[in-house]
Amino acid sequence: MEEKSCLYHVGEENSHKGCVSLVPIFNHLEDNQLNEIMKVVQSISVKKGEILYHAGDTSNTMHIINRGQIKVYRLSEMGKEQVVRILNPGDFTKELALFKETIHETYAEAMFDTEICLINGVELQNILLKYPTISLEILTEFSRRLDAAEKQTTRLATEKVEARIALYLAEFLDSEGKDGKTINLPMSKKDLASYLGTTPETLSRRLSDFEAAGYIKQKGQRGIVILNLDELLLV
Amino acid sequence: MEEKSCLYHVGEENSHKGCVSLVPIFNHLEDNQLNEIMKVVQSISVKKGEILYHAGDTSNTMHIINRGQIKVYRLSEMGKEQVVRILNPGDFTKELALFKETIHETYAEAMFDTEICLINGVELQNILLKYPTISLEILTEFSRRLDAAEKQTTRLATEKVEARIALYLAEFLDSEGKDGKTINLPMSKKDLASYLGTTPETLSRRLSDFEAAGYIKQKGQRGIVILNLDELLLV
DNA sequence: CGGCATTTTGACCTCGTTCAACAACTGTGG
DNA sequence: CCACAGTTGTTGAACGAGGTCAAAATGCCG
Repeated sequence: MEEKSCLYHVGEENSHKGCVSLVPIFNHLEDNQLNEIMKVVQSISVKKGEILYHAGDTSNTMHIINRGQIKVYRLSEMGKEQVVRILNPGDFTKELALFKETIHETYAEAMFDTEICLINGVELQNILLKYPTISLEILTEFSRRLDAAEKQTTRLATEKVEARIALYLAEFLDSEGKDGKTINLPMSKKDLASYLGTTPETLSRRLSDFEAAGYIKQKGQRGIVILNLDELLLV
Repeated sequence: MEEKSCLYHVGEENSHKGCVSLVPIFNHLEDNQLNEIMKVVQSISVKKGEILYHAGDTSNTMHIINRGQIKVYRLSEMGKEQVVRILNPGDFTKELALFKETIHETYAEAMFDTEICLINGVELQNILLKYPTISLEILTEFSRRLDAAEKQTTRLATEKVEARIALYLAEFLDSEGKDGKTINLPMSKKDLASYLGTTPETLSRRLSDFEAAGYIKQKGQRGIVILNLDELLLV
């Protein structure tokens, strides 16, 4: 076991500026307000594969991704891993346990070398009270996430694996806003299977089926070309 | 089809006072602040079985349950109903689409005659900017809900039906904080099956199994006595 | 190059859905 | 108060989607 202080590299440089100006919840503010916020932001680096926090850890800190990618997952009561979300630059955790410390229910692991900005809960609270519009931004974002989480729940509860995969591909294609039809999966198929509530074996089989049916074409490990989105969504 | 205006009974009485003082997000405020909020709160009644809003409806209104119970559910892309949440007195919807109107992704149906307080999004926004502590309350609540939604997702993805039922019963018992061991289900078994991502048939069978094993005892349609919680959770 | 993780394929088997029939319960009007 | 209809809950039987286990194949990184 390493010392915790060794896990992180605390950057004293001005890399926090990146976070603060980058994040949607802050980037509507005036320069002097941004400066004030930067004063209470701390910046750390985590290397690929390192665990940012464990379930059961206490925390009163909000994490904002500056560069890299974080995988957030839970363990079920039976010990099975379930990928909850992938945090990309600009995303933040909801652990803004504003008043009291809370216990993490999730694990957060860096999928690449990642830079993260931290804001202490108490200081964040002060900022929110001082600049109430930030709260509105965060509320809007939470609202979006809540919808996404509930939608995912509904899919797990009602659609079969085939459909969940198809919907995931369609939605991901859409979110990228790319003109083209090529997807680069943001995680391994193993993790994707977990996110979609199935097994790697089944995911692999269904993708092969889609390919055989001519709906998609797989390129390498993470590349997928969508050939026929309409048919795909009819499953 | 009835006229929409007939669906609701708009109460001009002071029943909003109920909402405002009852709701956790407001009840820490001073009297004069409460009065100010009451001015922008409207109160309606919906009868059992009536639909408060449909998916696809636009809305910029926050609903706060005053009395009664609301069932929030989604329809999957295949048209299957999935119960998302039961709103009890004091609970509120997340449709505080603060700036722009949003489209409901859920349906909300009254399970009993229910009284609801409404706050217009724009007016709510003004209140939040004026009393920033309210935002913190709402953020905390959203944070809780997000955890609950993600936990539910993980269960659907990783636990089998048996375990999901057992965990639901345990958690419900716990949330009631009752000293005793008797549960009164907050919804029909049909709806519970939907919430748990299974069918009424399977739920009925598993409950019978639990009863045969001596873990529970069913009383009437919605009563369940927990006889052996520990064994139940080992499932 | 060699070791390790991910992905794929195959065979099997289980859990849970589906379909169908019936039973119990709730509410409504006569 | 009872008869009837609609809804909800239970039980049985059979099928099938998808999980599990095992093993080979591919790709990745030091």
